[in-house]
Amino acid sequence: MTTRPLPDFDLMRFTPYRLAVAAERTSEELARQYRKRFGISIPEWRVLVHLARPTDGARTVSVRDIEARVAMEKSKVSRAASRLEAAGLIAKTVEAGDRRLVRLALTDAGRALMAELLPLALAYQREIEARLAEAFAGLEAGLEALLRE
Amino acid sequence: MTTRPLPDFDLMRFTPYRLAVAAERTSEELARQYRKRFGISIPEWRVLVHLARPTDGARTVSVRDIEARVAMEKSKVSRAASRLEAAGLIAKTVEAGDRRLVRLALTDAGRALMAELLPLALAYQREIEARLAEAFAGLEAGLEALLRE
DNA sequence: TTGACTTCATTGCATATGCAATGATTATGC
DNA sequence: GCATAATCATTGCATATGCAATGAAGTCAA
Repeated sequence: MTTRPLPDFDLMRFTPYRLAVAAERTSEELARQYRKRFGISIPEWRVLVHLARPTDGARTVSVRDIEARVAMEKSKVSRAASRLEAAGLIAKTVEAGDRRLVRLALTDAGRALMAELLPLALAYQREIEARLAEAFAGLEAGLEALLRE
Repeated sequence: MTTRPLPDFDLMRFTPYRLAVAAERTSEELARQYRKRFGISIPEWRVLVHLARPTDGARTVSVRDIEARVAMEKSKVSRAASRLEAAGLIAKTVEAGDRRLVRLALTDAGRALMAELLPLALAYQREIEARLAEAFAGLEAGLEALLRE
């Protein structure tokens, strides 16, 4: 029962923790705008953003497809898509060739919303880059190394 | 109703998104070990880590205190602390000087657990640093710039 | 063709979360 | 000294989440 000294561990220097805090801060700052002004959550935003990219090859755009590209559980994608459909921002149709697949696509209202949202995101990205200045390239390289594998 | 072209936006290049994915991957990799082997969640782990640092000045170690340092909502801290108390890993006592405050402290069992957990975390940190090699310094500088303010 | 296996998307369920409200205690102004 | 305001921790409640299970559709081999 003697009080063995514990290893000295500083959470503030722990990379996973630092990443989590940085991610939360940056995401939340923008997400607050989405939420308050458009009623859009982060999962919903990710789905919308993916659908807003026309240049992407074959464009199956199924739930499975988005799950793979957007790093979200498929149930999360499915529920986000349902909410977006209920809001009239996307349309879900059964794929003709393979009736297991659900084809997701922006509605006109969805495109109109993205025409407002995307400039906000682009501006925020530029703001981050400006705030980090020279440090941005290093962050990018580090993230690249972390995400690549 | 003409299809206006949307701004070209690549989620994969969006810093908040990259941070979120990187944070999720690194945290989850370690959290899986906590969970499977010790039944500890990330919020619980953060509380434990904070309590495991003896060198920290006045050491009030209230829920409020942890909330501020560990970047978690106070309800999250409160619930994590309750679970840890139920598991016998920490003790909660009312602060004598200010009876609104709850003083949190590791029990002997809690210290014993941390003696196992902390080396895992330290090893993981070293693994990340090795994996990133020269890119690590850049990542650190970038995170520093993001988190400082 | 049939039957076992795989792939997709959704849903059920238990748990986790954020936020506001509450209760308890202490600080402050008059 | 007393009423009001501020601080701290917990809890209620609605919603979100992860994971497993389900159901529907397609593939493959014999």
